[in-house]
Amino acid sequence: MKTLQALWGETRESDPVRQRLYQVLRQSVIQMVLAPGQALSEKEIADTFSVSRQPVREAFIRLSEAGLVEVKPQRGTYVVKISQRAVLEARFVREAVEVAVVKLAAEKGIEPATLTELHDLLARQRRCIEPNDNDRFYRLDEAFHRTLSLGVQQYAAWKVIEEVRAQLDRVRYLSVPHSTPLERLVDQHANIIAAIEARDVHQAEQAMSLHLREILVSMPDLIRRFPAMFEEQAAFEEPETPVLKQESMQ
Amino acid sequence: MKTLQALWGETRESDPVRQRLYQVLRQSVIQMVLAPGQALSEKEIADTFSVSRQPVREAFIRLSEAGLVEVKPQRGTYVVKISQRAVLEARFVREAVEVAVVKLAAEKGIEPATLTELHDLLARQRRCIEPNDNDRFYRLDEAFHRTLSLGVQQYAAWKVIEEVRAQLDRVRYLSVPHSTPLERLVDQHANIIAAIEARDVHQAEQAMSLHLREILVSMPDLIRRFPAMFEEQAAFEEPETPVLKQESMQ
DNA sequence: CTGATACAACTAGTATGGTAGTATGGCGAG
DNA sequence: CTCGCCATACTACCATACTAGTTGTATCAG
Repeated sequence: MKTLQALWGETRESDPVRQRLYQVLRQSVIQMVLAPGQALSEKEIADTFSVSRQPVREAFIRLSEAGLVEVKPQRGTYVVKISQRAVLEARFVREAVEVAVVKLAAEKGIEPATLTELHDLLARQRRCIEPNDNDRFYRLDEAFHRTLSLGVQQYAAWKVIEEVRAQLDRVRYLSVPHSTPLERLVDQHANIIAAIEARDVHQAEQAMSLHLREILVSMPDLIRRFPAMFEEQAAFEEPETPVLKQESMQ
Repeated sequence: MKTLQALWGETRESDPVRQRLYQVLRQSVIQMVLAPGQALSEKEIADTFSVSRQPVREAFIRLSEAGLVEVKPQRGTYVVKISQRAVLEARFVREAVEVAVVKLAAEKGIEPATLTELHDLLARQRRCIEPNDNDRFYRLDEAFHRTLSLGVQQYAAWKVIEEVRAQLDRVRYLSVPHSTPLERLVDQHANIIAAIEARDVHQAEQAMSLHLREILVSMPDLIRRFPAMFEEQAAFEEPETPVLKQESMQ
């Protein structure tokens, strides 16, 4: 388990402080270095990294937009617990966007260079199976999906995927090492590539859709095993009415 | 044409200042009150609204994440010009998500109350046709799509749609009043509702997809008529590969 | 007149101070 | 013992001050 300081050291000093803080805190929330429900505070974090409160505040705001923390004015900032609802919604968005991406790839085809890169990533993923190197696989998986999106020139799509991934990765991290075997995931990646190469649109969509449904199988088990990590859910109660509110800012 | 001050007056005083500023500036960019390419500055905006630089800065950061302004460190902040590429990418994401939403609606069905609301919105949209009340129609259109997304319990999807809409709405605002006749758009909405009611998944997807492709027809014309609003870029040339960037906050 | 350089006038980024609102624990009244 | 009030110690939000980097311009050397 990495510490906050270790992650801080990995960030580039040339980047703005608020950005470095955001990266560190985002990873910390995803990897459960910061526990769901835990209270943060501008001052506390500022002291930890020897910076002022202002960039910390800005990082908090960004984190709250990503749905990773909740800022309660005049009260405090808290790491949000994993919400089954939020995870399912994030998965829905991700599937919608990413299926559209592979569809485009299968329809229009993609650059040979991109295809080469995908195959390369696939091979490197295979090498993670035997040593069960989850961390490395995690990064390669991210690279795989990014390469796909950027390969069809859809940068905005990748940004959306990256955003909603945070919710999903928290669950994935929780499920290590009892999650889906890496081999299975690699095979799914292989199927996606194969379908794109074959220009089989339907098959590509199916393969991606199936791949992104993996997370669903582990959820119920996780809720049972780590109830403290999850928001107590009024399972089918209807949530706040966000209706008239303008966009997300806050 | 509204002024910044008028929009400021419409925001709720109880909301945080940065949020009110964000709303005002976002609308101003979309409605071209702030011209593409125009330089802003924290101090200037702060003085305009008699607030300090800090909340202005935070609003700028949020706007830059939405792709509406670009913050250049130590130099200035500029309203981004409309980028054909960004518009097409935003449209792609929106279609992906929103088609998935109607698909879900047609598959699982939606609450009668939601259906009633959609019909109500549709009727009110019809009443905008004859007086050609674009502003009112714009708000009803937004409400229509929001009602649909929230009707299938996909709040995260709506947040994404709302986010990418900003790019698209800038174009729409530019194209008024030469855009698609309102009647045509209302008919498309009607088709979407009808398909959902008929539980015809394929038809629902088709109807939504078609609806969201409207914007494509006006683009080339707009680029010809308002070149200053658009980022220079050989109109139909294949765009260069996007720079590989980390997530937005960086 | 041309080119380089120093400086002035901006900019955003970060640090710090002040204010108002909220939770909490203890104390006193019932 | 229980309930309500109030002091206290937090919090985030906003304002202000300071730092550092960029740009345009005026000045001076060649």
